[in-house]
Amino acid sequence: MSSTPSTPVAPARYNFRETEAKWQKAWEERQTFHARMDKARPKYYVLEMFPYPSGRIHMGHVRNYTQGDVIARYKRARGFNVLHPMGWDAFGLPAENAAMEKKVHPKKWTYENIAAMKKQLKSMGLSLDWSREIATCDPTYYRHQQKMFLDFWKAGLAYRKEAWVNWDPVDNTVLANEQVIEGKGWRTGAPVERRKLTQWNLKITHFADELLERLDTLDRWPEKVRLMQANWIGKSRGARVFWQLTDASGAAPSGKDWGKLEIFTTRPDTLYGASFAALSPEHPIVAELAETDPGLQHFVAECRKTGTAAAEVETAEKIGYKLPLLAKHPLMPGKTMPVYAANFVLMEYGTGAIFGCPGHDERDHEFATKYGLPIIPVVMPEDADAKSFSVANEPFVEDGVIINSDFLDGLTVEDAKIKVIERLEEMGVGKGTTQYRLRDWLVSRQRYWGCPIPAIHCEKCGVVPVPEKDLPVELPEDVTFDRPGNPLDRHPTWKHVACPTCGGAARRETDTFDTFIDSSWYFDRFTSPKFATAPFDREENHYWMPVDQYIGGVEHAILHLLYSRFWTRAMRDVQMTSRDEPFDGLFTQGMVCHETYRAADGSWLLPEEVERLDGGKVVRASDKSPVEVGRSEKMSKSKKNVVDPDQIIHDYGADTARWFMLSDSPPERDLEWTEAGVTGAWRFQQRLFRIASEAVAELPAAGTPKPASFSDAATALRRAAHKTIAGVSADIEAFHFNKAVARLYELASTIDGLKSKDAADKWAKREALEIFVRLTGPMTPHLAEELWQALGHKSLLADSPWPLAEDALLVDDTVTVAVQLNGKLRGTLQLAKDAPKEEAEKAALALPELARGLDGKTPKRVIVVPNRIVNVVA
RNA sequence: GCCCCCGUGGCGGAAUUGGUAGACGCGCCUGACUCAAAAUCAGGUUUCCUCACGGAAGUGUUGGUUCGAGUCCGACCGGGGGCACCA
Repeated sequence: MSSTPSTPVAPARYNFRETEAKWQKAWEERQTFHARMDKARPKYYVLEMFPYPSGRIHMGHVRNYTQGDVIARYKRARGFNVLHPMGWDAFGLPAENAAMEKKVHPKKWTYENIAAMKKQLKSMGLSLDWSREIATCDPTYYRHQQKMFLDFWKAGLAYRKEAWVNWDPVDNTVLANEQVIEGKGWRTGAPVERRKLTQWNLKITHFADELLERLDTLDRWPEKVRLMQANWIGKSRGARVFWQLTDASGAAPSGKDWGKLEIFTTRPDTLYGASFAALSPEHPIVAELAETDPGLQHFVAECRKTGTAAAEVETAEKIGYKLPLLAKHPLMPGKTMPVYAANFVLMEYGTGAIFGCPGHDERDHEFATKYGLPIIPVVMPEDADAKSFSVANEPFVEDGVIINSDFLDGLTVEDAKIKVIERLEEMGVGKGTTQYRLRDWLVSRQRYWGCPIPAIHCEKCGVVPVPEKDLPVELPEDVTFDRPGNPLDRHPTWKHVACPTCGGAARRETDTFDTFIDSSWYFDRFTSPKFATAPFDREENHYWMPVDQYIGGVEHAILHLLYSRFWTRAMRDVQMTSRDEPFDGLFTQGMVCHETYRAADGSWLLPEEVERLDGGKVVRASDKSPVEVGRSEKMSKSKKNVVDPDQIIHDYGADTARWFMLSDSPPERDLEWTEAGVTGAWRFQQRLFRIASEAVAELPAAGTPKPASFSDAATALRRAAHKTIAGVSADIEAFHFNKAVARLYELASTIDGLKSKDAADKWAKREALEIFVRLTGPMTPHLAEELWQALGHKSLLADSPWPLAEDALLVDDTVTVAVQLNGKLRGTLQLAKDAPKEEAEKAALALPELARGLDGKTPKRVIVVPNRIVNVVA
């Protein structure tokens, strides 16, 4: 793609390279996008999820930031004081992997990547306030994070706990529950292992109910994300029930203090159908019994071997080990049942113990069948017969009527739950309770390139906080990556420190924080990024927060978005803010996809390595060998179906890339990147430049007073232009960028189509062109700025207000009304707007097309919807 | 297994939320310009019947509600996503 330098006199072609650089420089020099607090103006905070500095931006970034930039520029034009910052999610494992592979220090690698990506982002012409740039790996950033952690610790929101945790064997670190997907590490895809470790946790479960309830108020969040979070939190109502344990003789187990076994159930209505109790292999009672029972020890070890991968779990047989115990039924005096240790009972959920009701639970049914335990029906369908109803072959898991259950008989499941909980509470053998699936957030990571956890381990004093005056705890830079594992742990001096309490020899915590902590408050930091004495200036933060529009990928629906909601609440609880929620509006954009190409030898090919022949056949460009075209998938390095944004911006310009990103595909859906689509977008930029350049010569000067009257053609153009203002505005507000683009295409054709005959026509053409240019400002800012200047304006378009639609031009005086016969279209009618029903009916019945269809029959009924349709029923 | 979303031309997608289905773009076809091609411009493009005028069918399948259904309801088929031994 060649471009000739443009001349002001007769610009044949739009020279995007020169023009884009020119306006980027102009915006930067004038600090056009620097945000300053101004309480007299309404603020608007637009934020796109900040990138990990991998080294190069990818098309997903281009799409994400283009969308955010449209909103930011649009809101600016609408008079909002816009904050639109950018920064770097700079801690993380790829830096350590690079250190191991390429012998570069993670810090150096990260900052070099940041510089490279910043340059790329700048070439996109985004309206970002770069003066607020932050990097989470900067000690001036993470020191505040350490301070907040200490505050949370003091407030009881951070604690250490020994537990079975998920260990990623590839990254050599533990992972939070949210970071294990189908039993595999979210980054590495390696099956996680179970390890028992003492780790730092943040008490997200403290806010479980609040995090769930407040989802309802996030009405500018996608329903889908709210649903996913609700499912993740997983609230269920039920009861805790206490079962007296005895040994086989009925006596209390000798010398043991297990008095009663606590179980959680969501189906207390089926208590009378209980036929066994089962404990998790990790349950303390099991552990204690195992001490003297080699068989049990063996069983527990076997259970541990089974992985947590989805496939393994699904196929794993339900196995149990009968314990030398009996459990007394809390509601049926004299009834006892066997107690098992069972592999399917999770220690992390509920109390780590269940009662089995095989008649009404698939899993319990399988277990009972295997071990020959009784299967008693206690719920049956409303129309079934209690005497003959059987669940021997299959459990009945639906709603129904309670049977064989003493005082519960005849009740519905719902009523029985209420009544049985009342009874359990009266008798002191149980109580109604709520259980959540959500677990606390495990934040320790056995890695170097992260924020150090500000804690010190002292043999005498235990775990003590690093005194605030010693913050930040900075990462040492002299570390080695010659071996796997945590370089902090093997650093010769860093971890040795005096105990802040007793002054004795102690050692630092060598784990670092999960990097999701870094991104849980960066949006707050952007409100006052240089503030030194606290994470943020309260006044600035209060002015700018919450984020009015957050934009990012749906893959963070749970992880980042839930953590951020938690962190905001934790900050609130330690009186740092009074806010509950960080993100007022959320938009999740779709992925950028591309076809995949495979050579005959099975290797993947880059799109630029293939060639499409005239017949549609696809071959390898180098040797014309056949290429197999695969379906369109998310762009990924592994399948090589990537297009480099740098290349596109170089060949076509940022505006073309932005325009294409916004055209056609609705922003929440996946976008298919095609060469044809890009060239189409590029052609439109050129066409627009041509239309405008040709018109400029004949237009009246900017600011020429409005003529008193217009020709019909001019009025039609004015109507089209003003309707486009209203339409594009509404579309941008609703994130319907593809529709806004379609409207702009239409307006461009209409403008081009008006052959100006008189001065009023020319005035209308200038008006329409100016409107057009202003409406494209948020989407293709460079070209718009260039045309704005060409139209004779001295000010920056970026500083100009959004055009205002004249109401009178938005409504037509005549409307087209469809005429139907029995619901089928027969013709159309031009009627005055808001014409009376009678008139519409009369006109419709006079329509020849209708008379022909009616064929002499008399209409039975005529339905008139004003300004829409007339339906004649015959 | 449970929960959620989506099925519209050759393709990406519109359809004021129950009121003219296919806006706009891509692709394709025809024409203009050109010695020619590219680029550009003009016109056409759901399918079927008809030279045409017109007409019929049509939004995954199927049944229903309604004067009227892409839109609402039921069943089914297909695609995608989330959760998953959660008691």
